[in-house]
Amino acid sequence: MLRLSTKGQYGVRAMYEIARGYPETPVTIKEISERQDVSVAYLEQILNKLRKAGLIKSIRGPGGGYVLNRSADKISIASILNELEGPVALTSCLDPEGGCVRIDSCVTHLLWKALGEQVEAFLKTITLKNLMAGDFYALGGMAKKEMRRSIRLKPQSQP
Amino acid sequence: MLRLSTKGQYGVRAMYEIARGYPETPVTIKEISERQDVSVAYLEQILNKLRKAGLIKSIRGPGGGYVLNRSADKISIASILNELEGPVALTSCLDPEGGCVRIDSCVTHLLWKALGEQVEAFLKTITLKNLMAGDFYALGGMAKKEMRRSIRLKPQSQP
DNA sequence: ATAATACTTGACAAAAACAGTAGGGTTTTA
DNA sequence: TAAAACCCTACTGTTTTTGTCAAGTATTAT
Ligand code: FES
Ligand code: FES
Repeated sequence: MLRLSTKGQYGVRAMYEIARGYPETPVTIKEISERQDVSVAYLEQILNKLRKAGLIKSIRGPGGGYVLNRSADKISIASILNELEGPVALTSCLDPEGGCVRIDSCVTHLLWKALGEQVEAFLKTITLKNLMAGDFYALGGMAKKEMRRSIRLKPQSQP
Repeated sequence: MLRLSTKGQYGVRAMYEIARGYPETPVTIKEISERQDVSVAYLEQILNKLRKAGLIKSIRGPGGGYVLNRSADKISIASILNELEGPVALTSCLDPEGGCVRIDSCVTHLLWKALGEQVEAFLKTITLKNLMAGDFYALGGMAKKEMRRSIRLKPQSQP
């Protein structure tokens, strides 16, 4: 349950590649495509959304590509997924627009709300910088004991 | 993003109704249908799965209905959703069966894994009893400050 | 017995969401 | 002015979701 769409997954991985070039080198779609194994056409759609959202900016023409619009520690995973998949809303009743008539008598509404908020809090604490550094811990969501435990990712060689 | 399917949502609400009858009164599909506004035929599918999973048992014939198979404080929301939507797996790479070739070099894999585990931990701590009592707090997932804050649901009158 | 109640099962179908392609642009630089 | 690179919209095939339908089987009350 709770599958993330490929747009969201690819989006985060694409942002990671762009972050690696920051602030020196614009990263082209082609490069991202090759490194992350996602088609150029599909990436175009994804990066378009992220650009319009102000997370990245594009530089056209030869030597161009994509660059982060602000530093990697100011871009959370939540902000990326929000653009590509919309806000966390475990039920349609929780959609920003979608009202529900049963909402006041519903026994589960606050449960889904609480869970959604927790997920959001988790994703907000993790930035591209955390992702690149390889250690991320959930300030918003984990118990104190867990907070001190960081998870180390395999370092990836720069090509 | 991260929408729960209606099967999962209805399933929890149905279990709540069955829990209300426990241990005295078997609850019929028709009653659940009326109280939770879900079609009888659809509920049949849902309750069938939950029965096969051993969460509830059925009593056939007049006066019959569904009954919890163990007490409400021993049935977590996680166990219900697990039957109806499968295990939490934010990506196909995290599916119990689905292997991924990129898994060792993937920069996001551990991120999705961590988030999934957190969601699972949250749902495991909340039982039908918590849901009925109206106060649930996330032992597994929340910071200490949050843990003390319980969320009170509107009491629902027994018909 | 038998009628009424209630669960059981499998097939099926409409609708929505997803995943991705295709093909035509425009802008910038060398 | 050609090549590199981004920009934009439409479209399509597939899968998942969200149910319905129809024909059972088991149990109880009378
Ligand atoms: S059914 Fe809409 S809030 Fe629960
Ligand atoms: S793509 Fe499969 S683990 Fe990341």
